[in-house]
Amino acid sequence: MGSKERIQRQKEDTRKGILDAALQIVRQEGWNALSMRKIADAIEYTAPIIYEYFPNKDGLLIELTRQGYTMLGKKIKKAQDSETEPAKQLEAMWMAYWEFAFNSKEMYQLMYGVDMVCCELKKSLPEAEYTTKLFSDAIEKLITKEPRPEDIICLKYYTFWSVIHGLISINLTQKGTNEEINQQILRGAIQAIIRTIND
Amino acid sequence: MGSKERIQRQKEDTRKGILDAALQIVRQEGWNALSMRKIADAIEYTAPIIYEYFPNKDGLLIELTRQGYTMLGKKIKKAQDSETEPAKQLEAMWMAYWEFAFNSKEMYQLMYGVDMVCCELKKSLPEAEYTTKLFSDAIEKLITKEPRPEDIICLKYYTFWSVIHGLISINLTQKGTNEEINQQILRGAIQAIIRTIND
DNA sequence: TACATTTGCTTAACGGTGTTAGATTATTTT
DNA sequence: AAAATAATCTAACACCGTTAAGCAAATGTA
Repeated sequence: MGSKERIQRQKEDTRKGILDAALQIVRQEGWNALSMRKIADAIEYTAPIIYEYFPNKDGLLIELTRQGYTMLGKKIKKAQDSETEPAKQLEAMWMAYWEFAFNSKEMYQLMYGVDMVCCELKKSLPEAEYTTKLFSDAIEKLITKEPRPEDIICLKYYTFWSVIHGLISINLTQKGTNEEINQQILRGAIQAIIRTIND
Repeated sequence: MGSKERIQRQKEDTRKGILDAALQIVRQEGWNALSMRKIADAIEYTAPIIYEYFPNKDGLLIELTRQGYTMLGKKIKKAQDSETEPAKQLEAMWMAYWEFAFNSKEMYQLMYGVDMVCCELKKSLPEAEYTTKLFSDAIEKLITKEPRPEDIICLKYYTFWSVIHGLISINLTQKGTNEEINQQILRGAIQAIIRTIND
């Protein structure tokens, strides 16, 4: 009897259902409104069931974080593939990062701890490193000096990240920011950093 | 009988005691550990007493936020006064901002929503605008073109803020960041923005 | 088929949270 | 001393994350 597989599939469905329900609640009512009981309600179970799929709430959030990094990684890869010239590639990639932050605002908050209490010990998720690697490689391509020094890549990467993450954070917490200024800062900073990458 | 004043003074003392206790708890155990009952314990009262001084927990946090902005404003003013040359002034001010974030990590988290759930509707605190004005004025002094365009001041201010706040946020959430790289990015960015302020 | 075992799920509970209402005690006013 | 007011506490409500116990249906075994 192949009911083992069917049950396995059902289990994976409810696991996915839990994550989806959580995300939907957060999107509709914000992170403060997310509770185990509310998730259980949404999937038409009672709260303890969730503990059969995740060790605890933090575990659930870590799984969501992982999904977020995977999504982000795909978006950035896609942006890279949309251009051929290295400088244009890098710009497109950071613009994709920017867009992800606003299209998936709640995910970004979870992943980068903007305006939320987030789970402990989510450092060094392998899914997060993929994005870092994409950016590092793109920066490396723009360095002319040989051998390309690792510390310059790192420095430039963190510089990019700081500006863009800072601008995103400010926009996500403070409201009433100007979209035109955002674009000016974003594009201006990206081009400025690219321009000075070989100094 | 002047006991009215004495009672008034006592009330202000316990009010201050509540805020101090809250801050101490947060510094020792983090934002997650802060509860009304724990504050009450610290000041040797019971929880409902706090509601005679603050409308609710959010109100208490808003008051702490206000204190934070006042402290930050003072630090930045002091940094400004420590230099005479405008460019040096501006650099010193942002360095003071940077130092405040790490010396008063918990305050900074509260004020700018880094890695915490913060109170609603804390936008547009007058105490926060003082800092903004200090920076804006300092930037204005560096613009040579007349009349100095308001939108350039704004653009430069947000550019500064984005890099520095971004770098701080990354450091406060992700651990294991390199202090040397921080300083390079920080000083590099400040000087780069100052240098291009008249382009 | 009858019994035993496992599985899926729920109810009930524990200790915690912010917050409010009511009772109680202490202080001041008359 | 009695009445009125202020200061403070106890108890409760509804919620939270989490765990243990129990029930009922499905499954395995004789």
